[in-house]
Amino acid sequence: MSSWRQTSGKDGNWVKMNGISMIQLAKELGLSVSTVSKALGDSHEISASTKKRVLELAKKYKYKPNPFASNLRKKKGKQIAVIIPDIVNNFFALAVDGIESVTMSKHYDTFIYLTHENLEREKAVLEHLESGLISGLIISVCTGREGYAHFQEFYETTRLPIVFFDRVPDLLQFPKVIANNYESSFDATARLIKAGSKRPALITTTEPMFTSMERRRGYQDALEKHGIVFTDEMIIHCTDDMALNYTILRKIFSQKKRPDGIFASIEKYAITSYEVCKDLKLSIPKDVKVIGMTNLRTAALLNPSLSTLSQPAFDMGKEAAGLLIKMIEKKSYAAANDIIVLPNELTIRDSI
Amino acid sequence: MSSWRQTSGKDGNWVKMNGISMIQLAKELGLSVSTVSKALGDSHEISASTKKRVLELAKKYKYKPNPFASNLRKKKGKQIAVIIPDIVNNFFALAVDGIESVTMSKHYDTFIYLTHENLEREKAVLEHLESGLISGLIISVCTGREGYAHFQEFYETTRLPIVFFDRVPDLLQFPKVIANNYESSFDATARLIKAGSKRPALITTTEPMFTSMERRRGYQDALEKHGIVFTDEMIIHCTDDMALNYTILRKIFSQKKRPDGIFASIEKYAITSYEVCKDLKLSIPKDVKVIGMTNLRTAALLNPSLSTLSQPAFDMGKEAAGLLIKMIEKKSYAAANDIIVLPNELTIRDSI
DNA sequence: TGCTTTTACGAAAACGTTATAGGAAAAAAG
DNA sequence: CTTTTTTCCTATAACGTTTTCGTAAAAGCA
Repeated sequence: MSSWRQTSGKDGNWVKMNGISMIQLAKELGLSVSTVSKALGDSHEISASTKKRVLELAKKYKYKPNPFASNLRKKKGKQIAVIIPDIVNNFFALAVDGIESVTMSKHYDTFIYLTHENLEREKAVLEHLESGLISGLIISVCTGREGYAHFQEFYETTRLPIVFFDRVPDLLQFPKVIANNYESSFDATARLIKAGSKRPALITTTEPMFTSMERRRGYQDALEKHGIVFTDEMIIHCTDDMALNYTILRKIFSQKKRPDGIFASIEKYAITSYEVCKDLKLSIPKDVKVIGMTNLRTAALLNPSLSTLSQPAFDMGKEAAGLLIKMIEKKSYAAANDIIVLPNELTIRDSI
Repeated sequence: MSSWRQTSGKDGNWVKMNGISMIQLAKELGLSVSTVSKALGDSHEISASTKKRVLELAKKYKYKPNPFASNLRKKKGKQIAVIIPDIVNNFFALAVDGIESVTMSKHYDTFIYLTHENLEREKAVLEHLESGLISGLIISVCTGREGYAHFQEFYETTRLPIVFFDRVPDLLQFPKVIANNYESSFDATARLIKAGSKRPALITTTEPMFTSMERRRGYQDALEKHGIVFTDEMIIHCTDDMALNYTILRKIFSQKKRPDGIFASIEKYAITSYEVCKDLKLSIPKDVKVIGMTNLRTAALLNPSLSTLSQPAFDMGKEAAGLLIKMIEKKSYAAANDIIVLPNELTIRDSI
């Protein structure tokens, strides 16, 4: 019997049926659909011999259960979503890699959505996912610290497990996977100072984020610990606009009383710092010492090689996915308020 | 009426129903389910006033159609899959970015699967997707030029539209999105020669791939065009193992008769080349001129800044997704054998 | 033997949509 | 004033599963 049939569409083109269904299996086996279903589900209600018969025919026909039918009936599926601001960024790429390594092994499917730091888009994705397409959500929020209401709302209406990572909403009670930003920023800043920087600057975003605030806190505390008086202009606010950042940094580093150290708390700011120093003929590390918060694989090959504070991106993804799946499968409800903290790694190279 | 109900699970925990269903909408409106369904589908069979009533109540209750029910009934959905070898790679990250920009705007959901150059994994993903979870597939195959049978098989059993990009199976008749690898490799090699390289080497993979072969063809033809006799040892085969690559390259560049130019046809090989040259104290570009096939954003900041042949990754993703969705929506069946070719971009910097 | 329990299966009802067929009323045509 | 068409809606049957409930046969037990 062919598995082809004609569609009812006006175009009348031919469409192949998606494999074989349980119904056809049952028919051929002379069994009822429910028996086949239970056999495939390895139910105790079914005898070993019948199970064997069913499994064999299923294998022969490469039977695959229709996920839509199954999800509809069970009211849940093995699909999760990952929402991140950006994928063209080593940190998030590594995180996705980590997530996928877990979902793949646990036989989950992973949707990906990029917000590009656009709050409206983030909200739109969340609203879209309220349809019930997924069984869990991993998210790193976009910049800004207002708009957290949509997460609460999403949770209220769907009751789905959510795990935040890296960019987490500090004000919300959800499971989170983060790096030890405060401690490691403290250490990085201390290293800058020990290397001879008298006025290390912090480059951070204009947009307030919990992670940035933590890094800033570590930075400021390190200054204080080492007897350096902090002044507001030691913090340089950069944006999402690379060209603008260049202008901002160039202006600051053209001043007489320019910083002699940089702790770039965001990946791309380290790059721009390098560009500016290169163009202003400021020597790194003699004139300016630099540590960049980055996961760039080419850090060692920059001129000079960049000292980095790198995040355990892959592991953060792994942990987040592991936690999420645990929550989905209710192995541990206790995990619901977990906060997993992983250490950043400081690698000192020639830029300091 | 509350939308809470108790599950039948032994744990007896509470589960929120996923929003409101069409049935409840219909009940409250005093209409039949089919009328509501058609109204939401903006069918001509429904009067404007009824449509308005339905839409309003749907909006009030934030009604979202259950995708599983809908997909099950319609036998298709708005989900597609992207299968790539790696995401921690600027090229693929950019491509995914491009794909997502299209799927997002067309309201498709995007699954992501990473093969890590593992053929078995690629096959497993494809087999998994035969369940009918998706309506279309975008893929960049993993290394090796045998195993293309699973693509054919996938297509035979599912009849789903597939678009290949970058790493395409040259032997298979499918729509593809590729870069002008032959022409641009020819140009890049020519530039190396014009810059003074007498024996430019090509660094390529051990694994045979169509893209690499094209690049190699361009390289060899450029040599011939400029009267340089090609010998086998001018092609350096590197692997997936970075440490091993270092050893291989170091050995070759330690020889007396070492190459005085490099066309690194794979992103990471350019990096390793830099490392080796640095360690062997070979000056770039004086001793060795380098052009790397890469999308690295830090290329300009390497020491010296790296001349690159970069792929239009984002646009390739965009084109692939656009083509796929066109095929899914049958706007154009003619596209089925399309091959879209986008130009690589040659950027000359200090490494040459 | 008669009774209860277990085993192994089937019938049927969901799950929430969409598509088909049909039909009553209203409008248009004659 | 018929007859035909159009408009707008409903009933019902899928789609392919899972789950609940029911029941015949087999097994256990006295």
